Amino acid sequence: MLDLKLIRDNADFVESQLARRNGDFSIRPIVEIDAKHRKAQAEWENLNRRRNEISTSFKTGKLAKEEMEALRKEASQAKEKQDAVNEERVKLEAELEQLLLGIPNLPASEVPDGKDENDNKEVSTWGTINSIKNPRHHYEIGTDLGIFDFERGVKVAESRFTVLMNWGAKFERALMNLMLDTHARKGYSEVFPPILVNRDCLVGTGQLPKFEGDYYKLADDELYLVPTAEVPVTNLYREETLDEEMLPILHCAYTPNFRREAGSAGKDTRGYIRQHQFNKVELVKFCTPETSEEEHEKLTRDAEAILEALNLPYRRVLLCSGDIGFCARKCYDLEVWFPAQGKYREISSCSNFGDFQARRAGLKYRPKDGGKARYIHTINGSGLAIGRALAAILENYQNEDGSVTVPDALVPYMGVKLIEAKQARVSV
RNA sequence: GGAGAGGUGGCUGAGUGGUCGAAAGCGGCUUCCUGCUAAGAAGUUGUACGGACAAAAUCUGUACCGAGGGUUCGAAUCCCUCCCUCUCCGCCA
Repeated sequence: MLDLKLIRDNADFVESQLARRNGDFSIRPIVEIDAKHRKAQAEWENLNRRRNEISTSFKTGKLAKEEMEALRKEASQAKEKQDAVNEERVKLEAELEQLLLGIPNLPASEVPDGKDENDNKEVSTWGTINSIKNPRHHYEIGTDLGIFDFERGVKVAESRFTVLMNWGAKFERALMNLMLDTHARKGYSEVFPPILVNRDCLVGTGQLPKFEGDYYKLADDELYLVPTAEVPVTNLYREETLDEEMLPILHCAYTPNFRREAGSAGKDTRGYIRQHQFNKVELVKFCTPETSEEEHEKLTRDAEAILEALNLPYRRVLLCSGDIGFCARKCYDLEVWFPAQGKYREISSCSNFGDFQARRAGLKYRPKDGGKARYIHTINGSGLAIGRALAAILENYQNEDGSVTVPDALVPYMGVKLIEAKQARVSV
């Protein structure tokens, strides 16, 4: 959520920054309704003051009967008028809130202008792309090795659900542990949050109200399945004022993630790249405005460290103003190399939200010098998407005989160095 | 899920219609006293939003006793709905 004062006082600036994004975001209605709302509030307060005066004169006592009756009547009428004003005020307030929640964050100045992903800027690349003769797709390799069972995933749930069998299940668990262990060593404290969250959480991190249809919602309870650990972890401190000494707070969290993938019909229909349910380790930071820039860079490096540990070629991309997420002021995507597709695919998204989420979620901190509470800055990034990491490993570590070499960093977690084509079973 | 109890300031806890932004204690802050420490004395002590001021300090208005609604000239206090916590019962990994 943007600062209403900023919108009120610098409407032109805000509008010009929003224009860099993809989409049409007008703040003029907000400015208008804000003015009306403040007028209504002033009127309501004046009426209220009069009512307070009247009731005070009652408690001081010693009023003639007629006088009391007259005042009682006046107060009743004031109340009626006040109720009418208030009805309008509440309506305006709700309208203002809804409009405000629908306005995205302003892109940071260093974010390049652009329309879509074609205008994103490659910042760096890492690793060497091995030349593989006739590279096979991860889903072909995985199916042959008995790692993925796509058909039974559909039988048990529906399309875009996959069963991980045997080494697949173990691979997923090994990746999760490698990631969490690595991040823990860098100072991230591990969290295992609820996977169902209430509506306030989704509003707090910016998924709602704008993207209502994108998430799974329970029929009988006001609860949603988390689309990312970002939601429960960021909301851990919702409506709290933390001491500056506590910052920065670094958390890492594994959760399954659930997304309806509305609007991506036909995209990545084959394979394990786009699922309704997928595993992910997420990194979340809470810090002061002064350090958020630096913490964002460090967090991105921490996500990259996993790709480097797995020796997967990747590149870092700075998203342009048209491709950046709703809440983000700046975002790096990490893209891993998929040999069979012959291109880089997103495996992590590391965003700096500034105080945008903090305003929605009421995340504040009290400065050391004891001044007024200020909004925290939030940062998060995938570290990494586990399913896509598995898919990338299968493709990048495939051998001609159909076996897959286990990346060195995963050997301690897997217990084997090679997934052999013939005996695709977890040996205990 | 059923029955009962309860949700008050940073914390403990009083308050059953006006004198309550709210007693008292603890904690915090300031000052004084004491050779240091310990102890003691006095004072002070919430948040949010709006207005005044060029701005800060400050002054001022309004709201806030779990949330929302109602009764009343007036609600922490009475009524209704919801949420949460605790105890007992039931169920359960």
